[in-house]
Amino acid sequence: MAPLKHRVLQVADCPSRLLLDELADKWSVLIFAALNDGPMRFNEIKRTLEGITQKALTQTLRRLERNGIVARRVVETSPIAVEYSMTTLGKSLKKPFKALYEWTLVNLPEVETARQVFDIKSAR
Amino acid sequence: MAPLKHRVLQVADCPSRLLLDELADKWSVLIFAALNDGPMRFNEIKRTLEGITQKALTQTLRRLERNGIVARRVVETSPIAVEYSMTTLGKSLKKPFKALYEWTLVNLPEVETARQVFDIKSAR
DNA sequence: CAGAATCCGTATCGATACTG
DNA sequence: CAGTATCGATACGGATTCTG
Repeated sequence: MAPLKHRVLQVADCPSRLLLDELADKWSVLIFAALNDGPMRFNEIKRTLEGITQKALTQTLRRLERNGIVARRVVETSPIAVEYSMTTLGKSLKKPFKALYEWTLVNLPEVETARQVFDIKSAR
Repeated sequence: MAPLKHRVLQVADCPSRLLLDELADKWSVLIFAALNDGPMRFNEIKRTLEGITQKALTQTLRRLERNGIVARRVVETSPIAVEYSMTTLGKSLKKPFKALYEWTLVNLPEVETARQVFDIKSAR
């Protein structure tokens, strides 16, 4: 994390923190991962992310769109088609996200061991 | 983000995703930043992170402890003292977190521009 | 000092119904 | 197809009180 001089991070309403909150939540990361392989349509994303409701998908896509991470393009066919894709800004997020994701892949075993130790300790 | 072969990421109950949810939430990142400068006592952290309640602080510290990110050490003085510190595992999170944080520092202006554009569009 | 326990309002979420 | 609108359940956060 940032060194001490970045004490701004410790303020709850720091803009960077608020931004992280909007980008790093559960569904955002999953949508991000899906769209990184290319544009997708609304129901296509919904099928890919089993478990998400259309409400949650709409809300999350709107937020990502508002923050300039994904682009929304309406195709005026009948029935209508809406295609979502990553913006250039969104694509630049790939590297930091990937680093974080790979940390979990590498360290998950150690985390799971820690959990077992903790749970056994707290059981008594 | 991970390439397509990491399709596991798209499953909602993927262990890596669940882990990210536990580590990347609002207060965890702030506590993480605070402890990176050295061990701290309970109320010391509380004072540093203005705005956090005891309840939230306790809950978050417990979760970080359970995941092996922070260590809890009781000093049997009177009154009691409890010191929290980063584990080796926790310290290894610094790099990926920092990368993400620096992305927000660099790209926040562009995000804010995108927000203004979006808000103006949706106003009409 | 470092918490555990409790109460309570609200923000969030899923399910459902409806629409251009 | 791609949403919007609504409603009830509930998970969650904050404030408060109490304790070793």
